[in-house]
Formats: sequence, C-alpha cells, structure tokens
Amino acid sequence: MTTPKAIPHTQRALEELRALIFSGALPPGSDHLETELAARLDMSRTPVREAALILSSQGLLELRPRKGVRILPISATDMREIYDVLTELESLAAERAAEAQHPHSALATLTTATEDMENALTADDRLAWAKADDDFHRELVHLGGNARVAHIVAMMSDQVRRARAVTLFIRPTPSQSNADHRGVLNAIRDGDAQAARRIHRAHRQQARDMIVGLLEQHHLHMV
Amino acid sequence: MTTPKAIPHTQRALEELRALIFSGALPPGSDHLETELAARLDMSRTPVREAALILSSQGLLELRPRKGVRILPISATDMREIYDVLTELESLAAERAAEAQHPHSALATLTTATEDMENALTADDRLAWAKADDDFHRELVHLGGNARVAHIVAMMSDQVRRARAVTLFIRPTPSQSNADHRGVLNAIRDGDAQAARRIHRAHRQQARDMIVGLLEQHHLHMV
DNA sequence: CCCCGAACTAATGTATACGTTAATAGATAC
DNA sequence: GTATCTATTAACGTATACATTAGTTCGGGG
Repeated sequence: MTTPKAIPHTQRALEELRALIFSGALPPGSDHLETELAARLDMSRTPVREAALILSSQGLLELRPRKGVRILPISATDMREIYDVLTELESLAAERAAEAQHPHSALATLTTATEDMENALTADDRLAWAKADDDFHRELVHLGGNARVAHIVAMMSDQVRRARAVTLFIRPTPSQSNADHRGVLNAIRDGDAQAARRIHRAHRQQARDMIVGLLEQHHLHMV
Repeated sequence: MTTPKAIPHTQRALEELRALIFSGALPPGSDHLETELAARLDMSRTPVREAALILSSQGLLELRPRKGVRILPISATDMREIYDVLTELESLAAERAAEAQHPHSALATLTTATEDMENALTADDRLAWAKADDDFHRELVHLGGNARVAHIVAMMSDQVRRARAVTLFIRPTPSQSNADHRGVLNAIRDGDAQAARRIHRAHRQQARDMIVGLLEQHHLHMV
C-alpha cells in the first residue's frame, strides 16, 4: 500500500497560511507574531518562518522585525496593477489556446465552466458564479500551455480573490462577463486566435475598471 | 552618522546564491548540499535554506531531499515561455510609459542606455552591449509604473541572463535590436502608446525566435 | 557472478537554544 | 507635566541539536 505520505510542515504552513488569509481569519493590515502562528499551526517557528518568507516574496505579506508578519492590504492601485498583469498574460493564454487547435474533448472543462457560470447567473448564485469564473480562468491558462504564465496568474488571482470577497455582492450582475467567456470559448473552439485574444483582453480591462471603480467609490482603499 | 547597516544573512545568501548561479559557479543541473553552500557563504544552514526556499519558489532551483539543491537547467521550451511573458509585460510597460507623458528629463536613463547600446555596437563590445540592454529593459518597466510588472520581469530577466551567457557571442550582430530600442524610445518621447507597444512587442518576439533558434540549432537544450 | 537484505551513513526537516536589539516602562530631572 | 535616560523585556535572526529516513555498503545465499 502507499505510504501515508508525510506532509512537510513547511508545505502545510504555506497552505494553511494562505487559507487563513483568504478566509479573512488574518485580515489585511493585521500583524501576527511568528510564535503565535506557530502555536496556531501546531508546529515550531522554523517551518512557519520558511512559509512566511516564501509568501513575502510573493507579495502576500511582509516580515517586519519585532512587529510580526503583516498581512499586506490591497489598494485600488494594487488591484489595477494586478488586473493589468492578468489582462496581458491571460490574453496571451487565450491566443495560444486557440492556436493550439485542441481537440473538442480537451475543451470539456472550459465548456463546463462556461455553462456553470450561466446557470449560476440564472439562479443568481454569486458564490457559484465566482467559483465557475475561477475555474474558467484557471483552465484557460492551462490550455494556453505556458507553465510560467499559469503560475504567475495563479499568484495574482489569489490576490484578486481577496478583493472579490468584498466586491462580489455589491457589483452589478455579471452578465457581460458571461457573454465574454462564451465569446472566448467559441473563438478557441474555432481556432480564431486573434479574436480570443481581443475578446479576453477587453473582458479583463472591463473587469479591472469595474472593480477598481467599486473600490474607489466605496472608499475601500485597503482590503 | 549612519549605522553600518547590518546585512541580514538571509538577504546576503539570496544575493550571493543568485550571483553564483549567474556567474556559472553553480552550473545548470548541478547539485549542492545545504551544508556545502553554508560553508561557502560562511554562515549556518538556516539562512542558506531560507534563501534556497525563496529561489525555489521563483523557479531558479529545486530542493531535492537528500540530493541537495539542484540548479534548474533552462530548456529551449523554458526560454520560449519566459520570452512570451516578457513580451506581454514589457509591451504593456512600453505602452504605459508612453501614456505617462514623462517629462523629457525622466527619460535620461532610457536615452543613455540607448546611446550606450549604439556605442557598444560600434565598438563591437558585446558585454557592454548586454549591460546597456539590461539597463534599457529595466528602466522601461520602471517607467511603465507597474511595480508587479517590474518584479516579474526582473525575475524572468534573471533567467534570460543565464542563457544569454551562452548565446551572446554566437548570435548575429544585434543591429536590429538597437533600431527597435531607438524606435521605442522615440514612441515614448512622442507619447505614441500604440507604437511603443507594437514596436516593443515585435522586438521581443524576434529576440525570442532568435534565441530559441540558437539554442535548438546548437543543441543547447539545457543551459 | 548476481541478487537480496540488514546495518550504516549522512542529509534533510524540524525543534530548540541563544545573542542582539528594538520597543516599552519606569524613574529622575527640569 | 514633560522629557530624557536607563533598565527590562521579548521577538527576531541565526546557530545548533536531533530524529528520521533515503541511499549505500557489505555480506551471504543462490
């Protein structure tokens, strides 16, 4: 039988810290001593510190000597930067996915995600919509075939997810988003790389303007 | 007077490991025990390990239990991926730099870098050319004003630099590159965002094809 | 000669120890 | 009351200790 697979503490610390941050248990701007986090995760400071260093190199938090690790808040400006990166890299992924002429069967996940989004919209289930949206974007970069793009996009998406927890229920109904996704899916299916790029690019730019606008309107300058 | 600024060992380990990798002292594909590296950097395993974990999360190396840290080789495919990321993000930076309507004085560094490249080409000094090229690209993303783009581009450029050590002296004279840079500089100066984007994009795509072609031709599938 | 298994070695992953020093509180002078 | 100096504390950065376990070696059986 397979080994009960020992999970390294450092990896678990990474995952659990991420989860604590995204769940809001460690809110943006809050400080936490290494010792506290270690006790919370039931391990010594060493793996906690290693995980914190990695997360800090990825921009999720910051190590402030004697003050503890600070969960970095995300400003409207940060969100604009992040969306700009996502716009460029995902557009590339869409273009490459279309060029790749994937067999119909390889588009099953993307198709399902698109349908789930449409169903969620009909049912006015925003949490389900958000999950399907995540699925779509993750699968898109996967189909794009560039592992580095996928990795960077995943990191940036982590941060977007934090802000979305705030904006998801105050934003207008995302009907345009669904149309855009459908358009990207069709373009990929048709092998029309330039259309895929163009539609996805516009899609992300609109999302950026909408989210940044919401954050600024509602004076949510730090989430 | 200013404090003699104590440099944390972890940060020094990061910088020195980077330097050792880029200088070729730690060649692609080689393995190195944590203990050896610690002795080499004259510190304990702890900061070396912390630095190695960060570098591994950035894709420069890999921690293989019991085998030591492995310096990751870069294949032609990797190089294609990296250049594709650089193409998208730097094109955005060029566009934004042009939109920003920077005052003439703010373009001094970019102008100097362009001139240095032209001088280096005339003198056939490829090392000087490579340095000026680095300066140009770094300043470009800086002028683009997106810190995340700058950070990602810096990480990817690190990897390109490794491959360039091999290709720099076998590639054709980079006269087209210089013309491209001049074109981007002029477009930024004129505030022509679309031209800046278009020229830079084509520039990076040509560089990608040239470098990837060289790696494949010369059977340098892993550098 | 080759294959298998047990003892051994050594590198890692993690915990713990420790010196340094920023932050804080307390006391004293004004 | 305020400001400054001093003493104390405690969090971090780093070093060290240690248990675990993947490789390796060596010997014996086939």
